[in-house]
Amino acid sequence: MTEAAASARIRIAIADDQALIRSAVSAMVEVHDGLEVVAEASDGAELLELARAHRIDVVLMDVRMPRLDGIEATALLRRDHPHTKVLVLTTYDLDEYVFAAIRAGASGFLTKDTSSDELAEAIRSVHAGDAVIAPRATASLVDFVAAAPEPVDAEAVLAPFTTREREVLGELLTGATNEVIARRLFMTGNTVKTHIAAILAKLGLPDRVHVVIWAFENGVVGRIRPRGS
Amino acid sequence: MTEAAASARIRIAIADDQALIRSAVSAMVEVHDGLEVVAEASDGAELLELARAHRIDVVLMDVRMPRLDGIEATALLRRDHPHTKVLVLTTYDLDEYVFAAIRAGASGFLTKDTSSDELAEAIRSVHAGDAVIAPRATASLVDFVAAAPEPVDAEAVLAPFTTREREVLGELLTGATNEVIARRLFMTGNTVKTHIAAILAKLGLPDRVHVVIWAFENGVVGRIRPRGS
DNA sequence: CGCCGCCTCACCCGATCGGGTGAGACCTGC
DNA sequence: GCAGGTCTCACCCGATCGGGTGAGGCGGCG
Repeated sequence: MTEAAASARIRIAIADDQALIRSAVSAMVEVHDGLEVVAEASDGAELLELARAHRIDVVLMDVRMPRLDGIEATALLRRDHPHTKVLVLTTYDLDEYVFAAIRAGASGFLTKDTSSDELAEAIRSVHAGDAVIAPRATASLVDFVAAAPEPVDAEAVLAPFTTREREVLGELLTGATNEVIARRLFMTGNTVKTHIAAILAKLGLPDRVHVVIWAFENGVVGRIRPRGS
Repeated sequence: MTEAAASARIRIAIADDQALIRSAVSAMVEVHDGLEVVAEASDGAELLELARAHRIDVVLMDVRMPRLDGIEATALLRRDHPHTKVLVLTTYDLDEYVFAAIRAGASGFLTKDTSSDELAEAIRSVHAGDAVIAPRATASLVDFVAAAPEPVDAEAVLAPFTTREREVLGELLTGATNEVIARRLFMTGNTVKTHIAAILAKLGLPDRVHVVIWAFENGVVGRIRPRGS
């Protein structure tokens, strides 16, 4: 955990609309070796400007800011500077913000009452490509993951089907009618019917609607590519 | 952060097949006020037995164990003792284990090189209903959440539909034919057709297959209850 | 070589679906 | 009371779908 001194110093920017918070956070960071505050912004728009001028490794981002809030600023920043990591600091550790922040590209999510040492450690983790989330918020993520549908390996589910049947299935899942599938796969409508009959038989389903439902519920959709598209 | 001494002591169990690890972890834990190791198990099966005899607040669980591994033990334990939290300790911080552990019901996931203080803090967080994940593994969770499809509020998508149309839609999404929908909703096939025609018109879609696809892609499925089921 | 699985296509048939039109009953709000 | 929306049902029609049967060509495998 002393690798920080060995590598180059981590360049940090702080974005918060309250000057008092900025200086407090800055002071918390600066006492640590290897951490250097190179820019301070009072809102998201200002931060984006500064990001163009400085090379920034990690941004300590407030959520509530005028003009451009922390979430949107994170999304824009990460789009233009993928190398720059974002660690969101908030007074509210509300679930909604966690998900929005992560979706925007944040790697960290902590409350502002985090200790100086923990903050420094979090900055190093984030800079190393890892992620740090406050325990309260992590619980939300855990619930989300636990509730997420179990991933299914498409290859196992698709095993019984022949090559051509998979292609027909792929078209079928786009909502194409037999005629459309025939044209797209260069066969006649009769042949399409034959393949679909085979698919229905293998799945033990009565019609194409059930096939679509089955495909979505078993994660087949998206894993089967409808040629060229 | 000193609330531990105020409330009752946290009762901890350790599950690991290596006696050396057990005693080392036990020693790390026992030095902290408010933490008490009340049971040690050398595999998952033994832990489950002990869990029936003791009231356990938090289990420090190894993944690799004979007879019953940490993941399955977590699932079984959490099923029978929902109050007992599980903090998984692993030498490998592999992504697969994180997801499996969380799915099994774990609230924490740390590597065994975690410091005594951090472990104690993690135990208190987990016991308080929060969650603690090692930064390396948290990065996997963050990627997962960022890649997950954006949640859609069903009410907004369903806004244009009347009550009866929603019910027909709900049945339609189960794969029911018009005749079946008619029987289930106590109307004639003709009426079902009328409602479906309205649905297709409002969505601008050509047939029921596209409706099913639309429903899955917009998160309508599961949020619309097909009456009674 | 012959068998077998896969892909291709054809024809027939009944069931289902979607489109169009019209209409009666009910309730709500102007 | 009357207009408008909703729910209900009816009839007709053409398109599509699914089931069944048969069959020819092609490639691999014993």
